[in-house]
Amino acid sequence: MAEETTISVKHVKKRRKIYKAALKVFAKKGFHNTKMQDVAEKASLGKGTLYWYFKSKEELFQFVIRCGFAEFNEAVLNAIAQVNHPMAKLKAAFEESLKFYFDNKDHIWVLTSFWSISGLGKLNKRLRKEVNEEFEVYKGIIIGVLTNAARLGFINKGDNVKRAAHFTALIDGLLVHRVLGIYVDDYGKVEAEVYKEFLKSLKG
Amino acid sequence: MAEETTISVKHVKKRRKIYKAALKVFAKKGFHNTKMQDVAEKASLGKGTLYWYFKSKEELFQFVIRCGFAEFNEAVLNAIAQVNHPMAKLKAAFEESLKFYFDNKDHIWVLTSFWSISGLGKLNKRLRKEVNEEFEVYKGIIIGVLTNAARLGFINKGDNVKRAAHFTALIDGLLVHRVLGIYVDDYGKVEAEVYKEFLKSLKG
Amino acid sequence: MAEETTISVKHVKKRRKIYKAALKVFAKKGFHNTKMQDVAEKASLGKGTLYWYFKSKEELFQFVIRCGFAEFNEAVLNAIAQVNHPMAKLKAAFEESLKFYFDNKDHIWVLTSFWSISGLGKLNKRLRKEVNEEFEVYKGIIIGVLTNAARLGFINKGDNVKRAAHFTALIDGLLVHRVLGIYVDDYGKVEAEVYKEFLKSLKG
Amino acid sequence: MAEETTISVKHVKKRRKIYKAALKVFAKKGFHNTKMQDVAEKASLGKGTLYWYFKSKEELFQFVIRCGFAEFNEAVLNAIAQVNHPMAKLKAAFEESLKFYFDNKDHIWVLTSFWSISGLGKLNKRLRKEVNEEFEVYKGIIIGVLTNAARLGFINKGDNVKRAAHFTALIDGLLVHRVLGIYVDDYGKVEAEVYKEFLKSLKG
DNA sequence: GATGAATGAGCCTTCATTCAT
DNA sequence: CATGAATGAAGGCTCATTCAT
Repeated sequence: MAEETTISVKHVKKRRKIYKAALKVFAKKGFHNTKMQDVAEKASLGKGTLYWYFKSKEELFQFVIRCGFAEFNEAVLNAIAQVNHPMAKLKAAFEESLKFYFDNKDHIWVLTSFWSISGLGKLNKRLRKEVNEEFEVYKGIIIGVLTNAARLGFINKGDNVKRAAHFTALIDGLLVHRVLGIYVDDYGKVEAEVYKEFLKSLKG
Repeated sequence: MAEETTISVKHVKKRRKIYKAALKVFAKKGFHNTKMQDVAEKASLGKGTLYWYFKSKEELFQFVIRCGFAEFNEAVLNAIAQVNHPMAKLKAAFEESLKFYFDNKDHIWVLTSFWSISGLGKLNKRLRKEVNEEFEVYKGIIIGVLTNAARLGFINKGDNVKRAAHFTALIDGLLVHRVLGIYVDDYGKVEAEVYKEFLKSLKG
Repeated sequence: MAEETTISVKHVKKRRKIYKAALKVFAKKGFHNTKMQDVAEKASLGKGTLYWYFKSKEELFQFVIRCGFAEFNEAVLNAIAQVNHPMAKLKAAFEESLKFYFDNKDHIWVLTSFWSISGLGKLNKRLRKEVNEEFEVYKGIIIGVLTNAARLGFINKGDNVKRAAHFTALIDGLLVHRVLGIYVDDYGKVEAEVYKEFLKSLKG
Repeated sequence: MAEETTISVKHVKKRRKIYKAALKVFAKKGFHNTKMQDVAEKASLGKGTLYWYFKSKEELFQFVIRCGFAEFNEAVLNAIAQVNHPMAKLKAAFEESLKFYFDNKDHIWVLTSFWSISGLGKLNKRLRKEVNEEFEVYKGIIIGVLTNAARLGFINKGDNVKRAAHFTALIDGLLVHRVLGIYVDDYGKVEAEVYKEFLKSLKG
């Protein structure tokens, strides 16, 4: 069993290695323009080896997507945990949400690629379900922060579920703009401003 | 010359016909999963005929993208023109922006597909530039509405460019959520709520 | 009947016009790389019109080939007729054979294209037969000149059929070299030298 | 390194196998009428496999051409080496030149196909250059033989470069005739006769 | 476990030919 | 007669996947 565990650990590590490579390539080229060859080269592995660790290109892609979301939620949770004040937590969530994808642009590009094919019904329904679930986790985090802030009187009482929807819509919108490179001036400033406006709405 | 005009008109009409078909197919299947055969069948044309009107699959796709944006801006402008009160105009812009893509989900799916490949540098730089320009037009419309409302005292004075960025980020975020089918409850309500909150920030 | 003749003349003239255009295009691009569109444009005609005058691309090509050979034989006969002395006739035949294709490089390129597909069995057997017949005519001309020169004692008696074969082989070889641009120095000199050597063999 | 060598050897052998198949098919059908599928079938390989060994149809064709020339020169050199007398060497060169292409008609057909497209500028300039270089090698061989024969007094002194041009023109002309199947009677006799005449010119 | 040669389904694109106007 | 839009068969090439070593 010790050996099996060792093997399993090795297996997980190799999957991780491939994931790292795949993340970069998928991000750069998108799902359809990425060749398994590319991933293999990036991972310094033989093409056939990929298939030992992932059943198919699609499964590899799904793994990348899932990991991205998990890392994102973990990062946000972590950022929130670093501060104590309810409003600081909210701000941390906002900023980390943007920062994470800013620091990990690969993830956002892969997400974009995911979106563009998620409507096709080709990707496992399961993946879509999982992604939605991860998103619900994220929204749950935000709702929690808002609820706490409201309970302690730092923001008005209100429908925090809808507020969380507002919050996440903002985040996603800002991210889309970043991805598309729509703003020419400083993203940071625009986003700070947007956050300020959002706060007003919570306190208005 | 009359004849030449007729020919040209015919040509434009045929392109339009193909565009309609392509829009549907691209929306349903995404760029890479769309076969020219599919488009041809949808348009009740021979495969080769498509190439008489569009140089390549890519050019056809670009045409679809461009038309989508143009129609969108036109629809928003039109919606604004239907009402007189500055705040009604703002609301109309907000609602029509969402409504347009709600009524024309094909467009949004095609956009998604565009986004996912626009990072590849494969699509004509020109297209990306054009899309950005169309987006600037849209932002310009919003800035105009906000400026007018501020001038007449219906909202606070403020940086309307940043506000427009906020507005469009909201729109895009909400659209992304719609596209991904993230909400389970009524989109309309969420969006109304989000709008209300946004207004607060303008008046706070 | 007068009218029919007129029509026929018109028809022939139009075919000639198309032939001229096709000759140029086939020469420049070869059979397979020539599009009917190209020929149509060169002839300032609609694509469909070509099919009114020629049943198919192949028939058009065959017509070009046939005309080329006919013109060649005519030119050689004509050159021979310009001079009186038997040896001058031989020299005229030699020189005109090279000169004709030098002045009408299009013809030689088309011929090359013809050779490369004549083995395919796709081109009408009839064409191949006709080409062989035209070649026999040419060889007949040479045999005639040689026979006459031998009878009058300007060259040794010998097998003039084989000598003609030698002569035409030389011509074709020199042409091939010209076509392939094999010599770097002056073609004219090399060919003159070759002719001199050939003469020696006739007189040796 | 031993292993690497083995791999390389395997690769070379497989390319050779494909080359053999391609030679036959190109010879029979010409470049444009040859489908990669045909070659694949002839080589008992999958279509995709061809592309593992050759980047494109064109590259495969070029390889065939190059090999043909190399084999030809090798065969001629070899034939010359088999005999000692200078005049025997010349005769061997003449006969082997014809014999090689007679025994390897595939090569000559492929050459014909090459000629017909070499004017198009589509084929790599490099190939054309290489072909010319191989031809120069061939001419060099002939010049060498002639020079030697002249030095030893078996033929007259003269411009051996031009004589070699004469020689190769004869060869090419005779080959063209063979290819086109122009003679009805025995090629061998005609060619022997032509050679005899050629000799006269060297000794005249 | 790892490799990369082999495979073939699949797709974009071309172009000879037709035919309605 | 003349035209050019329409057609679809055909072919080069790609790439996910497999499997013998």
